[in-house]
Amino acid sequence: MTKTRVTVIDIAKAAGVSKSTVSLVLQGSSLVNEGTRSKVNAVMRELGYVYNRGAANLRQAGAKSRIIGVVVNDLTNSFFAELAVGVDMVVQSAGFVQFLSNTGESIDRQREVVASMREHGISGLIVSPARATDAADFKPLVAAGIPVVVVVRNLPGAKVSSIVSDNQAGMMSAVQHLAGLGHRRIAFLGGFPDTAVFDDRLAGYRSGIEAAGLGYRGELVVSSAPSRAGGVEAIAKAIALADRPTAAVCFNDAVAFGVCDGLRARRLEPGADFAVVGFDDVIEAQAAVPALTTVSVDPQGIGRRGAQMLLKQINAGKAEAETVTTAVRLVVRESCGAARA
Amino acid sequence: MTKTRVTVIDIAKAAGVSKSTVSLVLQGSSLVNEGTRSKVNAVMRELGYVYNRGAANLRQAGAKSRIIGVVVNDLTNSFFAELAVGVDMVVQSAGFVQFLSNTGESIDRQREVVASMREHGISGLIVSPARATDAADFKPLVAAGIPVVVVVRNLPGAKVSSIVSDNQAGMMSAVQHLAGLGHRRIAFLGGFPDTAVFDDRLAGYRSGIEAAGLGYRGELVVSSAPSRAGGVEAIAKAIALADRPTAAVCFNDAVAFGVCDGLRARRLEPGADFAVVGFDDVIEAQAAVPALTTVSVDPQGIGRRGAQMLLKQINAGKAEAETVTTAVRLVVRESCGAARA
DNA sequence: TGACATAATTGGAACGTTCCAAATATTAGG
DNA sequence: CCTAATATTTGGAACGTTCCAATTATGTCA
Repeated sequence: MTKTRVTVIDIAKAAGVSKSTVSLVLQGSSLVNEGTRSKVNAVMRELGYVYNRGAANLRQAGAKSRIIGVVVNDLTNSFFAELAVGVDMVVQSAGFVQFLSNTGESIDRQREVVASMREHGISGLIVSPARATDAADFKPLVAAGIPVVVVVRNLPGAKVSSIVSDNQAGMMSAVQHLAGLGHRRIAFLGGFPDTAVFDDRLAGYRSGIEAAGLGYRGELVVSSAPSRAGGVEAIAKAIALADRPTAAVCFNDAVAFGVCDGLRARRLEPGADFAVVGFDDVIEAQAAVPALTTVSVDPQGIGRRGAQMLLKQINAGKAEAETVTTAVRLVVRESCGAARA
Repeated sequence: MTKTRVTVIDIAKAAGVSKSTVSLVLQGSSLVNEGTRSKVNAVMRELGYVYNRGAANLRQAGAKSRIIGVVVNDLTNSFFAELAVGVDMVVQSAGFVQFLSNTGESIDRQREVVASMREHGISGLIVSPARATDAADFKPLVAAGIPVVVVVRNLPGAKVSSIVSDNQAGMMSAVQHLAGLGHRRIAFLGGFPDTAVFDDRLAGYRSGIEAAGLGYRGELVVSSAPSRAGGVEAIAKAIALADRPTAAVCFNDAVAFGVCDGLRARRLEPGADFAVVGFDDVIEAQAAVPALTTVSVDPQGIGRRGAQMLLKQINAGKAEAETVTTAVRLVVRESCGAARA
C-alpha cells in the first residue's frame, strides 16, 4: 500500500524529537529520558516502523552485521541438519541470525555461496566444507578479518579454527568392540579416499586392527560413496572376497544402512549373520531395525560448540585459530550382534 | 590486515575512471566500453573488491535485496530439511540467497525470526508455520509488499499463497486401498485435532470410508501427538476397542512407525496381522521393516514449487494470493499386507 | 569542416542509519 | 541569582552504492 517506508525521520517528526534521539532509543542508550523513550517507542509501534539493518551497518562501517553464515555440504543428511540446528540455537540466543546454505558437495556452489554471504557482510562463517575444498579457499575471508570455523571435516593447511570429532579413536573403539565379540575378519566399508575424514577413520580402523592383534589387510578396505547406495555397493564387493569378512565398520551411518540393505538382499540378517557398525549416530540409527550400533558424535553439540567458538572470535575481534577434537563414544545396539552374545 | 575495505571509489581511482563507471560495470551495463570494462574488472580482482550489497539496496530503495527467507518448524525432521533443499535449488539458481531458520514449533521464535528477516530486507518469505500460528501474523509482511508463501501447513484465513499436498485425496486413496484388500474396520490414528492438516486428512479418511460403503464411526478416530510415541499410544487405544479394527491409516509416517512398535509389543505383526498405512513417505519409510506403505508427498518438490511461486510474485511485484495443492500418490509396500494378498 | 547523432563517461544527490561535537535543559551548590 | 556540573537533545557529516542529468568523446554525413 504505502509506497514509501517509515524511517527514523518520520518517527522523529511524529514524536517531536530529532532523528538522533530516535536512533539513541533504537540502541537502548541510557542517555535518553524515560518519557521521551516511551513516547518514541509508542510512535514506532503506531507507524509500524521497521528497522533497516542494511543502512545501520553501512554506517557502522564494520563487521557488525549480526549475520552468521552457515554452509553445509549435505543438508539432506540429518547429521548436518542437526548440526545446523545446534548452530542456530546459540547463534540466535546471541542475537545473531543464521544464513544457511547447502552446497550438495559442489565446490563451485560453495564458492558462490560464500561469495554471496560475504557480499551480505556476514560477521562470521561456519562451514562443513565440500569434498576437495582447497585450504586456500577461505584465505580471503580471514584476511578480511572474518572469523571462520570449519566443522566436521578439517582442512589441513588452512589457518582457521576447526572442530572435528575424534574419528580415529571412534573407529578404533568400534573395531576393538567387534574383535572382542570374536570377529577376526573385519572390513572397513565406504567413504571417499580423498578426504581427511576418511584418512582419520581408516587410521583408526588400522590401529584397532593392530591393537587386537589381527593383521591389517588392504583388500578388506572397500571405498565407495558415503551414502546408502554406496554401502550396498561396498558390501557386495566385500561379500565376494575369497576370505569373506564376518563384520564391518562403516564410514558413516548412511553406508551402514546400505550395508544392511545389501546383506538382506543376500538373505543375511544384519546383527545375526554379519555384524555392522556405523559412525555418526544419526537420528534414525536407534529406530532402525536392527537398531544400529554406531559411534555417536552429537552433531548438534558440534554445532553449538562451533557457534560458541565463532562468537568468541567475533567478540574478541581477533581470530586465534584453534583446533578442537570432540570426544565420541560407541553406542552398542543390535546391529553388531552383541545383544545375541 | 587492511583496516579499510575496498570501495568502488578505490577501484575508480586505480582504474582512472569515475565511480559511476565502475558502478555501471558492476551492473553489467551495455553502456560501458569493452576496454574500460575489462580494465575495471582487472583492477577489482587485483584489489580484492567485495561488493557491498547493503549499500546497494539501501540506494535502490526497494525490496531488491535478493534474500529469500525460509522458516521451517522442525529442521531435524528430514521432511523439512528436504523441503529447504528444494527451495535452495531454485532460489540459488535465480541468483538469490537463502536465509534459513528453524522455529522448532515455537511461535515466539517464529515471530523473532520473521522480524529479524524483515529487518534484513528479505524480498520474500517461504514458511512452514509453527503450530497454532495466527493467520494474521503475516499480515504486516504482505502489507509491506513482501510476498509470502506458506507451505505444507495452510493458514486458513490468511491472504497469502500456499502450497499444501493433497491431504484429502491422499488419505482417501489410502483408505480405499485398504478397503480393496478386504478391510471393513479401518481406524484413523494420530495427529492433533487443532491443525488444518488434521482436518484435511480426516476429511479424506471420511470420504474414503463412505466411498467404500463403510459407515463412518467416530470411535475409530484416535488422535495423539504426531510422533512415534503418539502412534504407540493411539494403537493401544484402538486395539482396546470392543469392535477392534483390522487396519489403520496414520496421520503421518512417524505415527505409523509407532503403531508398528505398539503392534509388535502385542505380538501382532504389522502387515500380516494388522495393516498400517502412513503419510509423507519420509526417507526411512522404504527401508523400515516391514517397508511402510504410505502416501508420498515429495517435500523437495514442494520446496521447489514454493520457491518458483515466490519468485514469480517477486518479479511480478504483486502478490496475487494463489493456492496450490500438489498431487500425492500412494506407495504400496509391505505394511499394508498387500504383498501377502 | 560544421552539424548532428551516438557512444561513453561523469559529478553530485540521494538512500536510512550512526557517530560526533556541540548545543541546550536541568539541577545543585554557593 | 550566578556558576558549574550533569542530563538530554541535536544538526550535520559520514558509510558505499545507484540514479539522474549533464558532459565529453567519437563517429557520420553532407
